[in-house]
Amino acid sequence: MRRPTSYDVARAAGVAQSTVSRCFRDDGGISGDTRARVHAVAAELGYTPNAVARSLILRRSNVVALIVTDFTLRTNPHVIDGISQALNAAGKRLLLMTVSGDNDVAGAVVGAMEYPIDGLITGALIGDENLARFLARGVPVVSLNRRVDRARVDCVATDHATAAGEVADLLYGAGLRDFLCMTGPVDSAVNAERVDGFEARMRERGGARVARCVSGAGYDEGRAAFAAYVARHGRPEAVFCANDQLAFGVMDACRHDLGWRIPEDVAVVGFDDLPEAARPAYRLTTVRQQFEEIGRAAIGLLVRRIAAPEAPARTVLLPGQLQRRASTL
Amino acid sequence: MRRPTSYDVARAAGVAQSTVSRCFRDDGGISGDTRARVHAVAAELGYTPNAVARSLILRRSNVVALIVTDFTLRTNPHVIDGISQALNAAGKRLLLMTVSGDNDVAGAVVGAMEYPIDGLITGALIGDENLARFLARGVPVVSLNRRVDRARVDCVATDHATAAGEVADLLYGAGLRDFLCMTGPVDSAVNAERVDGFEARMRERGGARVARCVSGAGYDEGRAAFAAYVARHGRPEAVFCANDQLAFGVMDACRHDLGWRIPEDVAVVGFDDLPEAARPAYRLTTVRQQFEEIGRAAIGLLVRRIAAPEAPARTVLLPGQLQRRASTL
DNA sequence: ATAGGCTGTGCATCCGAATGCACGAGGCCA
DNA sequence: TGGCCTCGTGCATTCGGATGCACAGCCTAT
Repeated sequence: MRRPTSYDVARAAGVAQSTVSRCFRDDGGISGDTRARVHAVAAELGYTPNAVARSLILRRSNVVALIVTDFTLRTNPHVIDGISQALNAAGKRLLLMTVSGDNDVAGAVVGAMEYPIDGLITGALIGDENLARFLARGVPVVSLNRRVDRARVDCVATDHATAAGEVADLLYGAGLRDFLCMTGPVDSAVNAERVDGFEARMRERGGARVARCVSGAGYDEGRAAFAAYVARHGRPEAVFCANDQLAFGVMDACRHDLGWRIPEDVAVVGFDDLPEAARPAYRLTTVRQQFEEIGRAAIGLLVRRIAAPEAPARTVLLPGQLQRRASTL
Repeated sequence: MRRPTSYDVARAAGVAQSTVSRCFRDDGGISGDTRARVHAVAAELGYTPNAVARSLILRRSNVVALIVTDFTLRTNPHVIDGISQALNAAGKRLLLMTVSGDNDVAGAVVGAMEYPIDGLITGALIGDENLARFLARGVPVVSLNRRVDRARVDCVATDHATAAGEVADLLYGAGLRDFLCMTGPVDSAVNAERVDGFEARMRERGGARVARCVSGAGYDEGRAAFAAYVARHGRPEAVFCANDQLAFGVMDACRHDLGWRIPEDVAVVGFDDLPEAARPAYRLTTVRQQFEEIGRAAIGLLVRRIAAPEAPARTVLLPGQLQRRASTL
């Protein structure tokens, strides 16, 4: 039951342990004859190189750590999928840490620090000093959807502001002037970029009024917050929601709580393009994010930085794709 | 930039490396005085124990590997969330491997075998001989939602058959006799248990007709397959779908492609209870699965088996909770 | 036949933490 | 004051694979 080691293989194959090691490292200097024999013996014994011993001597682990907040959020799985595919292709492994409270963050950081990880991808705010600790160890860091102004921290994100500007153009061009932004939580930098981008474009165009409504990030919060908002401030001409879940909540509030038609009474726009957005229940105009591509790009940045640790920080901005559907005119 | 080691801390604190090690292992035999000094020096140097060196000597890693297929499937993130929470609480880490093709499976298995993992949780079919390899190494294995008849392999699953039986009772009790099961993919053991459970109960009750329609697992496949089915075989009285996504597809096909009312013209039942099922667009009668609990239970089984490796295999069956909504009478 | 080059293998050491055993300091009792 | 015990610390070794260096064997050129 004890796992066989390279020494076991060496003994059985009549060679030295170093030869076994070289056979599995493919570093040349081994005759095809010897290699074949060693591999045969290894297969027979069920030998697998011990990644831990290898990591110890090499001081790298082929493991990339990913820190995300609650990834039952609908958008996360697609990003992780992209990351996972790219890591598979690169022969690296994924250590996944989810964090909700500050406690978790500390635990995740400690956990990640204990390994000689090849890199860290973070979709959560882990704090500046924690970031610094990874960088001090020479661990490449890639930030997802969040700009980090720090040397050697790369970033990949959807170009939220530009896409939100396109949304603004669409609504403004339809003659609408009275807007509400469902911002989601105040502390979300991503949502803020979208709403700010929308507002900025509206200011450029001029003559529009943009109100804000803060809420949680989910469907129920959006639905309730919107209903509460209109009870106090009346009906806007259009609602720009910082994500699709909020938009679904708003649409259901309009139709089922308030009896309004979409888009005749109020236009609604979301952000993300979740699968439901295209379905008959919603037909939501929204901005498609390239989730898998975000994940792949993150790994791309990581690999590049491993090769060139001191390269200047890069930010990959992926365009959002406006999807016009029946929730706007 | 080189990370400090226990030797560095020992030198700075004026003690031996073994003392530093003991301070961080909390294994007693260290005076409070020495411990405090060592921890202070360690904090100052930014020392963190090297998990790799520790794993090498201890022959265990505090890492649990999880193999899942495409986890953009809506149900997986919740299960993983439960797993992740439970692992955080247990001080263990999660190595996530996603597999789609057979290639990936081989890669994932090789990857997992290279680590002295504390356990393996698999929601994917990895093949009997691969399973055997882990067991031979003494790695505990927990199977998600799939019964594995093998000594020392634990299993946690929703009690699909019983829940599907309750669905059958509900529909039968409403006087319906002509049923269609949307089975999803043929090779899905989970879906098969649900449909078989439904059919078995119907046979017990007697006098009912149960047809099957095979399709992919997603919304679009369900919608298209259902439309194609009714074009050939006409309208059933009720449709039991192996998962909610299929049910949404069927509902939209009914309402938007066929012009049928739900539940007056046809009743629809799903399985999973995704958040949308409760929303006004669907109001779908379905079976709630306790996803987080599945994840937590999996870790519970793992921890128990680590403590008692030779214990008989256990299966935790979690009840599904029938949610009656407006898609049935 | 011998020198030089090249290829393939082995030896010894290293990575960083854990731990059995030995040993020293200090306290206690006779 | 000496013997004994306890507590805390250090020494040496171990985990399993990677690699610089040495060296043996063989081939080619002279």
